[in-house]
Amino acid sequence: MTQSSVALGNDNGNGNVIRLAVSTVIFALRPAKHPSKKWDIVMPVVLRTRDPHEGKWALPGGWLREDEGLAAAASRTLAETTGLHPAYLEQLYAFGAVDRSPTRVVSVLYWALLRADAVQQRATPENVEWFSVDGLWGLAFDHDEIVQYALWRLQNKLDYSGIAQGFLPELFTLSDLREVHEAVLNKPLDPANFRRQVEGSGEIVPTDQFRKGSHRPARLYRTNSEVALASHGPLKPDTQ
Amino acid sequence: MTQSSVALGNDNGNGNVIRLAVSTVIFALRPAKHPSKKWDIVMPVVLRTRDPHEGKWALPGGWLREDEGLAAAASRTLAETTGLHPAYLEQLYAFGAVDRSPTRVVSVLYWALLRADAVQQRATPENVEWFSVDGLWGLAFDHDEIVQYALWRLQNKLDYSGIAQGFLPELFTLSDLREVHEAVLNKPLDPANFRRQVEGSGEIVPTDQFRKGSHRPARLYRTNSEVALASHGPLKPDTQ
DNA sequence: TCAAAAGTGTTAGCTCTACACCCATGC
DNA sequence: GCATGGGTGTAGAGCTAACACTTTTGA
Repeated sequence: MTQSSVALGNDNGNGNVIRLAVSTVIFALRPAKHPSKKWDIVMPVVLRTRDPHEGKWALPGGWLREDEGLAAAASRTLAETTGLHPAYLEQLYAFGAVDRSPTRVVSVLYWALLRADAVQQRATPENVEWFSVDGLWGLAFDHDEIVQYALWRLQNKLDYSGIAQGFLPELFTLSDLREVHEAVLNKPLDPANFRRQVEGSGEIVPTDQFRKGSHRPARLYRTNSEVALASHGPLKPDTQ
Repeated sequence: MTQSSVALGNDNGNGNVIRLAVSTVIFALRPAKHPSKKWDIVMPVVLRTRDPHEGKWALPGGWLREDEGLAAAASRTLAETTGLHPAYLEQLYAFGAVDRSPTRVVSVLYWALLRADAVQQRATPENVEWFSVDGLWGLAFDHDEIVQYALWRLQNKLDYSGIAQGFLPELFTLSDLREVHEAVLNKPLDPANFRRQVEGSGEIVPTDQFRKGSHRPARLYRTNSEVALASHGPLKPDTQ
């Protein structure tokens, strides 16, 4: 083995160049049709108007530009698709199988949460459509698999982080938060136990405001700004 | 917003090309100097012989080739550095900050485990050195940060997966396994509780063989092939 | 017989879960 | 008052951590 064959940077500077895309699985909430739960999880997808996979729906994304970081590219294409900025953005995975596209493309995937109040009435470009994640199949490329993986990450992250708050506005009740959890996990949760669990976590702080409605007013909470939405370990939140 | 500005693949095919590197944080065990624990965690790093960062140590890696997947590139450069194949390989993160290198480079990082018995007496290329992760600072680029993140992932993964077995040969005792956990977590573990915990997990299966030594023979176990070393969720183990 | 590691048993304390119950409001 | 969601209390199951104890070997 020659010395030059080893080690990044003992290269000759002629590294192969690769086309690098950044795409994002964007999660948002929409009032559920079926009254058994309050919210459906939806995501925007984009109609492909060219080959490969013309006529199929694909995750929004675009090419990484020379002068922007990966998360910045995700944020930019997300804004182009939805007109919005994400409440939460995290890298999902880098996909680079040789045969995942007819031409070689490496894709860095992100996943994002949008706040329910922001999504309300946003004009969407005509080639963008929002679908419930439940029956969402037949996407272009390997995007079906990617969506399932992103959903798995979202469900996992609920357990040990305050990620669900990313869907909610600044002030919310414990019922609001529980309904988000129920929508993501697809199962009902005990209100009493949920309350204690989330109150003990320190992820939210009570305010002295209440939401008046049809019944007993519910206390409003806000996200504890001392605690990050999610733990990234020793990595800084995401400004690469 | 024009339609062409939205969506991966409604591109014009002229996506910017990027230099894409794949590097790996490679963990192995080495008998500890200090007798308080049995193993030290070590990793190979490569001396940079060119700018940028000439004279510093860097993580082993190389440029992604046109005809290989990301994991394949990690495996290849790992073999070039150590002469070995990894017992476990997992993607860590994609780093793409614009200023992380003087010229724009996106790096997909992997982390890997080597089996203790394989590492024993392997000839190492002369520009490669193995260091304990404990006091390992001053690496090239952002590699210090990357190493800490990889170590954090390794420690986390110990709790909920049979990853520690990746360090061990086919047959091992419960003490062997516990000593690996102690080395990674840097704290002593109760042998009795550790036994029950790992026996109940189904990650290992007892054999009818015993290791004879200086004291009461210890039963040998092997990895349960029905259970993967680690959970990747709905993603297939790693052949991208 | 003794030291040391292998392996088993036991208990106190904690968390989790299910569910009973009370509280405050609009109608 | 009464229906409804907000909010509190509590007992049993199950898990965890600490540590006492027994077993089996080599020396």
